Amino acid sequence: MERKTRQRDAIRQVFEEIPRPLGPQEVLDAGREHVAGLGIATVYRTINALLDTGWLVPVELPGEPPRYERAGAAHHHHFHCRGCARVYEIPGCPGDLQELTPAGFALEGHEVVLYGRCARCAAA
Amino acid sequence: MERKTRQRDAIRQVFEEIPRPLGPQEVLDAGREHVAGLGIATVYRTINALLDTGWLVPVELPGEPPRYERAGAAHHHHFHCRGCARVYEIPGCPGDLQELTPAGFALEGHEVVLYGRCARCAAA
DNA sequence: ATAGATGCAAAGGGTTTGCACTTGA
DNA sequence: TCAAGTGCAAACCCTTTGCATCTAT
Repeated sequence: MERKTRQRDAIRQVFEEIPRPLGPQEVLDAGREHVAGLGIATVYRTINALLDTGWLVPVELPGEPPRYERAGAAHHHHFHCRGCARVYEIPGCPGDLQELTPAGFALEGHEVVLYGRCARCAAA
Repeated sequence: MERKTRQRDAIRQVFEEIPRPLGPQEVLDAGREHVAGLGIATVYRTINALLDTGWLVPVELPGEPPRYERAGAAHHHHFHCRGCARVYEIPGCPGDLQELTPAGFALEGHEVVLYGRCARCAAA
């Protein structure tokens, strides 16, 4: 990430404009509104570079290709809507997961994903 | 799944012999000890057929290709060891996830994955 | 000027599919 | 017998990489 380029500006801007975890193709589509000829390889390379610098973090949901979101948010989990496939952030955390851990196992982290219908899809 | 074949018997047997979620390649390796010329395409086709019949269920962990296990176990979650990469079943469940769900959202299911070191890797 | 960055196209890795051959009923 | 099932190889999809060209500094 030594140079500032139109492509990288566009990709960073996409993550700042859209406040939910995005996949590479979504980044490409949105990024092309800023830089017409943007290529998918540049999106992948830039995402990986932004992960290295810590500006992005991966959001990996079971059975889904990875999405990415801006780093810096507090500990949170995600709600995956079965209607529109969008992913929403959830502020809370169940806690108390230590008691689920088998004896002798060292718990270092956890992931919680909720599934269902978001407000819009539940109403429809 | 109309016919009983050596290949299908071998694949079902693998899942009965090894009591943890398995990926297609693991099934192929273990299955070849029963049927020498077993092909990966047959493994995939049979896994998909066993999913359709409900004999298998997918175990999808964030950032991992899907594994499969025999259906019928009670509701449970998984512990993913960062040392040996094995996946262990955890009997408990945090519950109380409804209160994490945003207003208006309909909660239908959830997934919990714990990360850390299994007993053997924690001791090493 | 020149090394870093880009875009294209080819290469990789994992999964699915087409097709001729095999085999269970 | 003969359609379902199998194995091989090709096709696919997503991601990474090689390379010639472009561009920020």
